[in-house]
Amino acid sequence: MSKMTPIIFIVDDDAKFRKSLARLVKSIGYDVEEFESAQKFLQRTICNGPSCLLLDVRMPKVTGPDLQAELLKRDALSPIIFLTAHIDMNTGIKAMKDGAFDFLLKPVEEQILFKAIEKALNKYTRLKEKQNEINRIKQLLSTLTPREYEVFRWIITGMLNKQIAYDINITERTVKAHRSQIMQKLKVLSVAELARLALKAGISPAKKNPEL
Amino acid sequence: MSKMTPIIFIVDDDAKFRKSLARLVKSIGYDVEEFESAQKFLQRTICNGPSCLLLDVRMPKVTGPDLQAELLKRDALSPIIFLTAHIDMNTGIKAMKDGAFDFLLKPVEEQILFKAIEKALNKYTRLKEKQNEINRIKQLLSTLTPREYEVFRWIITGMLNKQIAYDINITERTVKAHRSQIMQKLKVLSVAELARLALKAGISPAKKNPEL
DNA sequence: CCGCATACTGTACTAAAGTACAATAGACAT
DNA sequence: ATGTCTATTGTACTTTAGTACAGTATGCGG
Repeated sequence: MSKMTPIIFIVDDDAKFRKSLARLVKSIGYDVEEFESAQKFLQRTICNGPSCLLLDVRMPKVTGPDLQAELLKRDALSPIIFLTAHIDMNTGIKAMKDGAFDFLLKPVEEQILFKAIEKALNKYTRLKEKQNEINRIKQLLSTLTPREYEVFRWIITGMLNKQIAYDINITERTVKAHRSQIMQKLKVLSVAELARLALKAGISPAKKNPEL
Repeated sequence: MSKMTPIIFIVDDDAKFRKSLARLVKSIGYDVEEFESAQKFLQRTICNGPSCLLLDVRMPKVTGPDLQAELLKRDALSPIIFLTAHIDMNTGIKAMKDGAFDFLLKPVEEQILFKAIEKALNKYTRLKEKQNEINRIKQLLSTLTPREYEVFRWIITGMLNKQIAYDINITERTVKAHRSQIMQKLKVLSVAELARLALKAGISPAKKNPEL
């Protein structure tokens, strides 16, 4: 589970190149899946083990960068290594700006490719860990009721129970009740932990209405 | 002060191209400073207003990427837009990996250049704001005594005064004294704010020695 | 020697947070 | 109707944090 064999996805319409590349990549111990088009790749069920993409730029209908854009929308984690036979600087630069992991020229030197794949998989691992942590937190947060979530935001802002009570027009006692629930549901023991958890999930402190 | 005219630095050994580029950039209202070599540019006093670099790749002695590496070491904030007449994919991709803002081909279309400069300056502003915030926090943190800093780390971990006292072998009363100092010096009113401040400055919670 | 910063401690009090017993009321589903 | 979830509130108590008076000791520079 924690140590799956990485899968290298190869998306290229050139069957000859694709198969030769697949053989090469398999030879160094990775699992390989081949796709003759971006569409075919998108049909595949999303994989959540370590993986990266070896992606051709020029393909009929859906191009490499098109697929990149689509995967970006889907929050896919697999790093993309572009492979192209055509020297097209602007495409390469744009791909990198859009978060591609690397952009290599065909024919690619074996060692360079291997190094790129290795680094891409390392990057995947880092991304995945961060993602897991965020998902864990969002899972916890989803158990909060709307009211609890509201109070939660005031708490991580650093407000006192009595201040919160005044602002949302309930008694301090009720705030305490919510607060207690929140700490239990989010499985933290201190406000410091609560604040860290909120920041990891990208939740910023609440602000009072300025128009009062 | 808050609204300075951005300076565009042009570093290129080709005098003709440089001057023509300078004229063009000036024409849209930016201040421009020209440098015939990377060395000359590095001699300039660091500027802290909005700025970006238009940097040639191929230059004698110190190349564009060399300068980029040096500026990275120096934590320079100015985004780098590379300009090159030679199509060299690998150099371009590497530059982007190393954090270049853009990589354009000579001759560059005016509109593309202008857009790139504008976006680069926007990026500068964002970077600068983040930098300012971090500097402000580090400034505050530097006023803590070593002992206070130590206690500070335990506090943002979420530990109780009595726990901290026990761990560092002092009385709870002393922890309170430190704590009070810390809150005052860092100008925060709650542990939640304290935790946020710590995270912004990249300070992670303390951990107990596992070997006990 | 003296002043200052640092580190530490004490007593006694107030304020805030947390908890252990509750209870009430509305919404919504089976 | 009955039960569950949500939101609310109450009383009384304990624990923790913060503060307002302190004071002691050490080290360092002028």
